[in-house]
Amino acid sequence: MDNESNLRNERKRGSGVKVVYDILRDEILDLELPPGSPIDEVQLSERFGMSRTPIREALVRLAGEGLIDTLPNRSTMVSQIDFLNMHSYFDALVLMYRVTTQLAAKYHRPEDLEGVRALQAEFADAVEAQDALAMISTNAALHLAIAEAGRNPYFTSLFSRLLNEGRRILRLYYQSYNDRLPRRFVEEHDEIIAAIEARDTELAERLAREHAEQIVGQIQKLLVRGERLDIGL
Amino acid sequence: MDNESNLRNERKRGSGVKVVYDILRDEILDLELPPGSPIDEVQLSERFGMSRTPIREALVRLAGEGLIDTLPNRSTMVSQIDFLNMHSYFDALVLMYRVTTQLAAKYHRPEDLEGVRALQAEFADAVEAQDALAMISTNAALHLAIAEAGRNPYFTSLFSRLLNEGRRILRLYYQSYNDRLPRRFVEEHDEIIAAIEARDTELAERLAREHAEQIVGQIQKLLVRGERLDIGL
DNA sequence: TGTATTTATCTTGTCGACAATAAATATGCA
DNA sequence: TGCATATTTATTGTCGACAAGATAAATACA
Repeated sequence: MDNESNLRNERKRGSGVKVVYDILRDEILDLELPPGSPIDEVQLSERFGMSRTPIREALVRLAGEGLIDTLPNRSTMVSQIDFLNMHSYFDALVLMYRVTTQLAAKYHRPEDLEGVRALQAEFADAVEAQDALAMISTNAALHLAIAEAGRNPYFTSLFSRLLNEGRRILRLYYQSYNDRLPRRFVEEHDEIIAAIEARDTELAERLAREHAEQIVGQIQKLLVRGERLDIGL
Repeated sequence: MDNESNLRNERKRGSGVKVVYDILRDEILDLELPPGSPIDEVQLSERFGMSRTPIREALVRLAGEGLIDTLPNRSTMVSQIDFLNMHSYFDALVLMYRVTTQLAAKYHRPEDLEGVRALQAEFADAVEAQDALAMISTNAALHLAIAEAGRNPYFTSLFSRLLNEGRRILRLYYQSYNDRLPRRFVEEHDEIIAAIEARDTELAERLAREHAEQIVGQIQKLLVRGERLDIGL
């Protein structure tokens, strides 16, 4: 905390909002700020060593992405994860997996695949190390890189939002995530990347769909277990 | 303008940002503020009779939706319409037409259709009156109502963004839009609504796809004509 | 006269303070 | 004691002012 507030005078003009936004966003997605946590403006302004104005602008951005909820004239807090409408989430996630992968097969340039392969290597390492947190974030980064190779900013931005939301959901259960099966994901990624490289849009789409449904099934299993274990719903 | 600034003392606390946001958003989408228009904070604060702080928050929201671009420490202006990557737009638009209509057939409740029908009647009136602007906005409202009946907020919000963007594109050429053919759209809407009511998801999806492709083809024709007429590209 | 450097201006980013609203607390009354 | 009302407190929404960048203008120098 002192680290943050001591940046007071070294900060560049205009960077304040971005710093606050990035840090809060990560803390929300990593569940360091769990859903329902109160967000206090003066407290944040003390913590970051700046006035409430830039804090407020960062909060407006976060609210725009649905990561925090603001009750007018009252408190603002980290938004809840909507377990009741989870199927909407899964529908959207699967469709974005499919369409971004398909477009990547169609529109990617050779140099795009370098970054994708690097992230796939990272993902494989995370699986090998059974590091669930790293798996979640590198998986998201990998698929986002694929989406970017598809060059459709509308799909990419929705997909990015969905993957972030998923980061939050999965982190809820990441303890339970330490089992054997994700090794299959590494192979599936390899197949998907090969299909993209071959510019086989149909195959890429089909593989992405199966991959996404695998993942969704995985999450659903965790959710059911989680509901029985620690959540009421 | 005086009307706006005279609201100074009658305004409710907290409503300032929303007012500015709504007005600016409409002006941008209606091309009253054409792409590239400079956005000056002090000028807006004089116009709306409030300080720069709420203006700024409204601008942050608009920037979050990509309607304005902000150059740090420098000016901010209405964002350009990206004619070069228009195919990304069309891909996303068609897909959202399809998926939201399909989900509406699956998840709608009977009372949802009342609103949909009302909007369809408005659309028919606008076509009858050859009122291009009303056609554009009621068409967007109709399809957004259908999307909401599908109850997937992720798709609905992307679709809403796309329809707004389309409002901006179409208004560029709305003069050229005054011809006979959109009467077909009224019939297509009726068929789509019937398929939704019958909960025939496959038919609804197919009709929505054809409808969307009709519209896209229509826009593309306008664009090509527009490029030859008044834009360079 | 043309270019480099300094000065002025204009717009944004940040600040600290005040006002309004709603919740929490205290008070009055039966 | 129990409930309605008044008061305090906490937190947000808004304001006006100042400072920092960046551009435009003015000046100095070759």
